[in-house]
Amino acid sequence: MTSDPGVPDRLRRTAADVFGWQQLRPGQLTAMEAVMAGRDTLVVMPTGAGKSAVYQVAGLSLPGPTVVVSPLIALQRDQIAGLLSRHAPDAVAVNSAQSAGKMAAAWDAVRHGDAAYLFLSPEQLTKDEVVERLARAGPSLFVVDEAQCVAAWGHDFRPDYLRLAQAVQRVGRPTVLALTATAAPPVREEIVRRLDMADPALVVAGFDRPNIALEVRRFQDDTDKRRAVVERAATEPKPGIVYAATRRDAEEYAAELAGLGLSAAAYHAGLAAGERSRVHDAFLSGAADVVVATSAFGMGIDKEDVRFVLHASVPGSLDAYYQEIGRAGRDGAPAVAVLHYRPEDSGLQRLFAMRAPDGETLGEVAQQIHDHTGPMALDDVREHTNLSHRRVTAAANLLEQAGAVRTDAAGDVRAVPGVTAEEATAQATEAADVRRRLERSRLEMVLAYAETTGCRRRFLLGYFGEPYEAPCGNCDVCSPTSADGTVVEGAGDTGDTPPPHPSAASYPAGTPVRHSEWGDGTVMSEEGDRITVLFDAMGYRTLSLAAIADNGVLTVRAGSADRSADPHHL
DNA sequence: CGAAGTTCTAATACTAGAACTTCGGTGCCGTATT
Repeated sequence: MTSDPGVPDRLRRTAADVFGWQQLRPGQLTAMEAVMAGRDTLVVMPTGAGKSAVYQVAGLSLPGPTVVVSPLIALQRDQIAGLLSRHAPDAVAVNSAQSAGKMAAAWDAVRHGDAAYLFLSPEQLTKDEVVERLARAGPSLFVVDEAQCVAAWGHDFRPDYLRLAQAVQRVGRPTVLALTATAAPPVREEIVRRLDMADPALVVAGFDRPNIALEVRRFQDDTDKRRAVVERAATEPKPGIVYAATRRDAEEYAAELAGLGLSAAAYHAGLAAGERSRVHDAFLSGAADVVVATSAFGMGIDKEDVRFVLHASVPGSLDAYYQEIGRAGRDGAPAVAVLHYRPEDSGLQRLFAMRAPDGETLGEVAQQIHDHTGPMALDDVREHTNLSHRRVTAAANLLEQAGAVRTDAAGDVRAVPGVTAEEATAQATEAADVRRRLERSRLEMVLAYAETTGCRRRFLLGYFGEPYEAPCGNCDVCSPTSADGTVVEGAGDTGDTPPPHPSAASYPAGTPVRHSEWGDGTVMSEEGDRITVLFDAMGYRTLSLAAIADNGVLTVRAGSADRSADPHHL
């Protein structure tokens, strides 16, 4: 890798001439330079900080088209519309919403070198024809936009996200650029590992959003909680988003708010496409004050002035939570994020966390791949087992992760010699169990956030690997407010909770540790007299420093530092 | 895991409660039908 001193100038010139950007932010330029030098790069930057600019500008200075993997067709559309409004060369999309004619034109443009950018979903990359056409076009840059999807969806919902690394190989191993707004250190690590990124450059902007007031309200009674959510949505300055756990709840809250005379609408995946885009547009234009939504609402919502994000129920992880509340206050003006917490509500998320391929499915897929001597397309596995594409792919991914199956250069799978189908099944089942434990522990972290007696911001930022000195002065713990919204004088210093953080200096975040029972892990954060460790096989666990000191169950591992090493903080 | 809906049962004459069942979130894609 040579570093051409002219590169930054060239990038700046392209940014100015083609896109009209007179300035590039330091993080943008750092990431572009890394990409230009052929280095895989992971960029973690808030929405609105110009992540897309990284590939838009760098992609123009590299030979071949830039491939952009994007999770939603609507996002692909938005990105292309954004590019067309500049002087950028052509951008095309390949997806099921395109007519045959448009698809043919898109591929023609790629073949003739007229398309600088090509947008598609991970599912498209499972098709040989698509991969072959791309390989012939010789892309230099492979972008994974909304890269948190790799970790969040790859395991079950959209398993083709875990097969992107193979696709990268098959199209000629271009430089990989992963972009996301929200990713805790373990998620970053998983993105890097799953995309098979080599010695990646890491560009991480700060996570803190100081203008968002953080608040948690705890309830025992469901009726009380519902009343509180409605009241809050009705009284807070608009516009705002209410996140509900189910479609039904979304509809009910929306109806109730509309009944109070508010301009409120429900949004979830069960609505007709037309209704969804109508609600989406109404929210962006300001015609709708409140959208009550399931987790379907969010990606692609680029709105500056959202004043509140209420959660009517607990989300499944703090990653999801931070992503959702991050839609508030992008203009920098005060905004609030209120989690309405009722312990029973976590049952639904607990159920979702338990979803992983079962032993029977794994056995069936393992057997099928085993009985077939030689490579086999996943489509054939699907036909022989009568399982869905999704389940077959998820099972194959687990088998591969367990080292029992391998994918070859043609994208086909085959059994690893010397591993029986029974062993393969057992290993993959164990991998699925590890997965379930991790998902479950991520939910436990949400509950720990809801129940913490320390500064909320400190807790959240700690989860995202960013040390923070409490108090923040803008959460319900640091500056409690009474029901009518006035600050309760002195309430922050009273009560029986000790000062938030005595030293946990022997276990700073990033310390590799070993537990006598739970195996290897890494310290994620410390809070007061406790530390949180992410164990490779067990997920997140919070340990009391006093207990560790007493019985010596936790030791610091030597060597391999580490994940906190030198992220490029901006 | 928990809530809501359904069916059953007991003790009374219309209903209360127990016991059982069902359902719940994210989006690609391609194929069959108007």
